[in-house]
Formats: sequence, C-alpha cells, structure tokens
Amino acid sequence: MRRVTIADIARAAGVSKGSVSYALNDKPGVSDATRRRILEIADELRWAPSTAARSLSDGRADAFGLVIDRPARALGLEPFFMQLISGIQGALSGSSTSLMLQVTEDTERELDTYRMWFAQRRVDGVLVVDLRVDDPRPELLSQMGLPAVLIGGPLTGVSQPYVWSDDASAVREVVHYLFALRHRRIGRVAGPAKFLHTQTRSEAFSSVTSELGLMGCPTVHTDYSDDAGARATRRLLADPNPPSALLFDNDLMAVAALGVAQEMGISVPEQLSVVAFDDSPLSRSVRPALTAVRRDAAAHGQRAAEVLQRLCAGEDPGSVETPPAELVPRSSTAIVPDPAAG
Amino acid sequence: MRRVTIADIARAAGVSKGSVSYALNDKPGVSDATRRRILEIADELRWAPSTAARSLSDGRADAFGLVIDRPARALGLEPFFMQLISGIQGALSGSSTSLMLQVTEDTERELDTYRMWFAQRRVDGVLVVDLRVDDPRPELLSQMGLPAVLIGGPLTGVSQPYVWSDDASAVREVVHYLFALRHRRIGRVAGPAKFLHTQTRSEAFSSVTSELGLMGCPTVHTDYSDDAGARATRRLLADPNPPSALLFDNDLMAVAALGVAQEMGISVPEQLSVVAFDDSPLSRSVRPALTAVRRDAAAHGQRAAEVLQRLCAGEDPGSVETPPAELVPRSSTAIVPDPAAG
DNA sequence: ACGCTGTGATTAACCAGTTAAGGGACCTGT
DNA sequence: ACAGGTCCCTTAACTGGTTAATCACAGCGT
Repeated sequence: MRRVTIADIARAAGVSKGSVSYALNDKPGVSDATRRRILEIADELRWAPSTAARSLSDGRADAFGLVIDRPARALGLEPFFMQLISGIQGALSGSSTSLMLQVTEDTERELDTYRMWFAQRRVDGVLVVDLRVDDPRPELLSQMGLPAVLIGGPLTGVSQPYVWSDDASAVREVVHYLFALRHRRIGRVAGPAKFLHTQTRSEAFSSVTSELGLMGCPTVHTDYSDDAGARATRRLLADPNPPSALLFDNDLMAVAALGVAQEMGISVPEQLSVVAFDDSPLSRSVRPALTAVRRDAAAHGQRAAEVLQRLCAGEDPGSVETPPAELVPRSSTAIVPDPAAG
Repeated sequence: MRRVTIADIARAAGVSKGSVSYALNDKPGVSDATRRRILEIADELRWAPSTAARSLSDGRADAFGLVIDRPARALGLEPFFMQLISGIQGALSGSSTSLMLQVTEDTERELDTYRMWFAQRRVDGVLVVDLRVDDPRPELLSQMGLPAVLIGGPLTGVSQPYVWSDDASAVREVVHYLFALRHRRIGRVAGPAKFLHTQTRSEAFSSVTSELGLMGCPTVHTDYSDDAGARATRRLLADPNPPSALLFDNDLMAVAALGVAQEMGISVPEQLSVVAFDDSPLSRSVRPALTAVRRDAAAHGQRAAEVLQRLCAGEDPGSVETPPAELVPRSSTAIVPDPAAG
C-alpha cells in the first residue's frame, strides 16, 4: 500500500502540486470549484500529510514531549502520571499533535533527551513535571529556545508559563481539619525533599502547625515507595509521644501505614488518623477507607497541554491555576476523645 | 539558536554535503582523515540529524507507536501499562527511536490512530496491547503494511510476531496451589470477556477445575474497577454455598474484595483465601498481604520492543515467550481446616 | 604512451511538502 | 487601444538529509 502524496492528488485533479497545497491548507490562490474538487480527491485517496515533509519545510514537528524522570519501578504505582497523560491526550485530540514520551533514570539523561529532541526537531515543545529545587531544566530549555510549560508552582524567576494548583492551601485545609478533630500532634510523611511540591507542602505544613500552636509536628522524607512509607510510619509511631494523625504525600504510603499500624496494634482511626494525598480508587478500596486530598491530575495535564499549544502558536498564554485539591473525608480519620470528658 | 545542518559542517570542513553524509553514517566514500575531520567538526558544532529530513529521504520515522484503548480513569490504577512503557523505553534507550503514545477512548479511534500514524509516516511500527477476541487490529495493520508486534498470546492466524507469557499455566498453578490447601470451591473475578488474556485465563481456569473434579467454580466478568470487583465479590460470597477462595484478575479488585469480606464479617484468610494477578507493591502493602501472581510487565515491554526493532530492520524475529508469571504466596491464602479433624 | 582500476571526492536527483515569484486570461477605467 | 489590477494557476526554490551516478586523479602493468 503505497502512501498517497499531494503529487498523486495533483495528477488526479489535473493541477499543480502548489494548487493542491493551497487548497488543502485553506489558503487563497485557488478557486472554490478547484478547491472543492481537490479536497474531494484528497478525501477519496485517503491522503494524509507526511509529517516529515511538512516538518522539514515549516519546521514544526507536530508533537509535544514529556519526560518523566522517576525510577521505572515507581512509575506503575503513581496513578498521577497516567492521569496526567490522559489529560494531555484529551487536549491534543482534535489537533494533529502527538505525544512523545520518555522515561529516564536520571536528570542528566533527561537533559540529554531535551537536547536531542530539540536538535532533531522532534518536538515543538515540552511539558516539564516534578519541578525540583534549583531545577536546571527551565533555564536550559529557555536557553535552547524550546517552548515549555512547567507543571507545578507557583514559580518565580522562570521565563516559562506554569500550570499549578494550590498545594499549600490543601495542606492547610487538612491540618485545620485534623485540628478541629482535636489532633495536636500531626506527623507528615513526605516525598523526596528535592521536589518543589514537596517543599511547598512542607513549608505550608510547618507554617500552619506553628500558627495553630502545635508543637513537635515532624516531617519525614521518603522516596514515595511503600517500603519507605512503612519505615517512616514505624519511626514516627515508635516515638514516646507519637502523633495522633499522619499526613502522607501519596496513597500507597498511606496504605502501607495502615499495615504498620495494624502490626503495631494501633487502631485506625480510633488511635491514629491517616490522610493521603493523590486520591486514587485505592483510597476508597482499602479498609478503613482513606481520607484523602484529591487532585485532578487529568485536568492538570489538559490545561498544561492547552497552554503549550498556545505558546507554540506564538501567543503569550500566561500561567494557569487549576482548582485546588479537595479534601475527601472517609473512615481513616476520627475525632480524638476529649481528655476532659475521659 | 539556529540549528546546525550538514551544510554547515560541509562548509566548515571544505567538503560537499555528500561527503559529510557518508562520513557521519560510517559509509565508504571518504578517506579516514576527512572522516575524522568531519566527525570532529560535527561534534564541535553539536550537530544532530533532523529527524524530519532523514525520515523524508529514507522513509523511516525513528519512532514506535503504542495505543492504549482503556478508559482514561482506569489507566492510573493499572501499574501494568507504566511498567510496560518503562520496559519499552529500556529497549529503546541507546537507539534513537522514540515512543509515541496515544490513549484512546474506543476501538474505532484506535484504528484511526494507526491509519493516521501510517499515512503521516509518524511511526515505523506499533506495539499492540490488550488483544481482543476477534481483534480487527492485526488484520488492519497487516493490510496497511505497518509492522507490528502483538503483546499477548499465544496466537494463531496472525501474520505478526507476538510476545507472550503463559497465563494459562499461571492460572493452573494457582488453582493447584489452592487445591492443595484443600479449597474445593474457587471463584474467579475476571476482567472483561472481550480480552484475549481474559479468555485464556478463563479457559485454563475451567479446564483445570474440571480436571481436579471441582464443581461450581464460577467466573464473573468485570471492568477491572474496584467497584466492579467489590460487586462481583459480594455476589459470589452471598451464594448459599460460597467459594472458599477467590482469584482476581488484578490487584485493585482483590483489595476491594478484602474490604467486602470485612464488611460481610468474613475473615481473610481464615474463611476466605484471596489471590491477585499483577503483583504490584500494593499487594504487599495491604493487610493481609495479598498472595499474588507476579508478571514482569517491564520485561514484556522490553522484549516486545526488541522484536519490533528486528522486525523493522527487515529480519524475521519470530515470536517470543517470556518467563511465566510466578506465584508469590503471602498472607491472604490459608489452608482450609480438615473437616475430618474438625 | 595508453588503457585499466580503484580511491576519494562532487554533483544532482529525490523524498513530500510549503511558498515566493511569475505569468496568462480577463475585467475595468480612461 | 492600452495600462493596470485581479484572479487563478504554475513554476521553481527551499527545508535537510540520503544516495546513485559521475568525475578527477593517482598508481600500475604492458
């Protein structure tokens, strides 16, 4: 099955390649009658433009890139990325833009991927996730002149637009909620400190706990894995004066924590309240069902892709804030018995 | 930052474009001295080939395609796909081949994607997952002449190579294991009947149970969601003569089943044994930890990508069988008390 | 001196589009 | 009748590579 080119259409229509191109691109230079005839023939022959040829002549690659720099093992258990990807696809369906995906094992490889994509003209722009403290990527991309949209924020000192939701206020909401349930010692099991969103949440956590006058509210960093979550939970609960509530940065660690609590004879939610970030179906399936902070990763991906589309079209889209994460209370949180009534 | 082309290199080296091309592609036609000089200059100027130009002239797109036709919501909670993807990347790293990813909402859109990718010459070949009963894709791809590797099998009557692991024997192993634990009524909560791997497992399940003389071992089909898994579990356990063991087609449903058992006052593993397919970290995090059938999705992806590479290179790679899934016993399965000893 | 061979280079066509420039045909105004 | 302007279309250059064909030239045998 030889692929159809505009030369085939031109021959069939009895016109030149140029006219076919004008007709297919809705540009002036052909009569309506000819245009209609050409479009009809193109349709009949099932023509589709060769991305390579188009890309070569106008420089556009008709593709966006997404690099995920996380350990391969960890990817499967982070619903976030797949949700994000399907959101991106949602924004891209309709346009002829495709998504190139790359999973790398370290930052240097990620930077190499950007350089390669740029040099090979493979993508028109990229979406950057997992922003880090002192992240080299915005600067590199800006130097290269490769359009990018950063996912996360809010950011200062970057030239790219970013798409973010207010994690800080979500953390504040959770802590206020736990405070209202009379919790006074709250622990936090966070992701890696290198991530900006971890830092944002950590800062919000420490500022809101001190605003509320809460003492000894520790944050422990992990790599998001169930093992690390379990270890952190054990450490926190082994304290002579252990927290009565724990806030986790993903739901897998929260599930692992339920297991640790059981193994230590601590009942949830009677003796320990648990809250998870990144509400996935998992949260409602485990027992007790997890109170969770739900982010809409798909909406995030969609907005980011839309912003990148506008950026590549030469507009100045500006940054976008998506609705903040919302707290979904379930059975893993409960009120602390009133000591006065005890 | 204007991108460097071979014309720039040619000018700098004082030779023609052709010589530069020969030198860069390690083809005869240039002297060693010239070749070295050209390579040096290319390196210095940070040249990288334009995929568009190369693709246009030699017809290769330097990209593989993967379409996932599952509801967007469901994707996040299936670790399988992300694992598969990282396996594919593993095989592709080193080559300059990229991965194009598309998530579609229905089969017709998936077929459209293949047609578009082919017509636009965007991919050199595709990986096909979630093979279905009467799957139209192998035939369509074969007609189009778009190289493809099917993930799943074993298959008959298809022209493409496939990469598979023996799900049937994994199911047989599980049932024999449960039989050895004195289980005589085993229920199965499966994925959608339309998938070939579901059918393979179902056939293996019904044949092994009847070989062992087990009566009334029902299979219930679901959409893999936690909700559907819970509903199926409720239905099976509400039977007057309920199964003493349940086998699930993914781990999310098995987790949901643990919740249902708890809600119905049935203790796991004392009164009910639970086995899950697709061992993810989740399985070991929940309590009781799930006995699971572990498949290596990443290895699957890697082998499939390797086969596709060879296929695109004009070889006839043949199909590949990956090591069968292995049973990982944990705490969700136990022996049924001996009625004679009761 | 002559033809032959092999090496190392150049030339130019080609891939499938886009697009600036050019050229008839036709209409209009003076 | 003729200059000027539209409209519609063609021509050809261009994008950045690959590659078949060609060519210049040195080395060599007779």
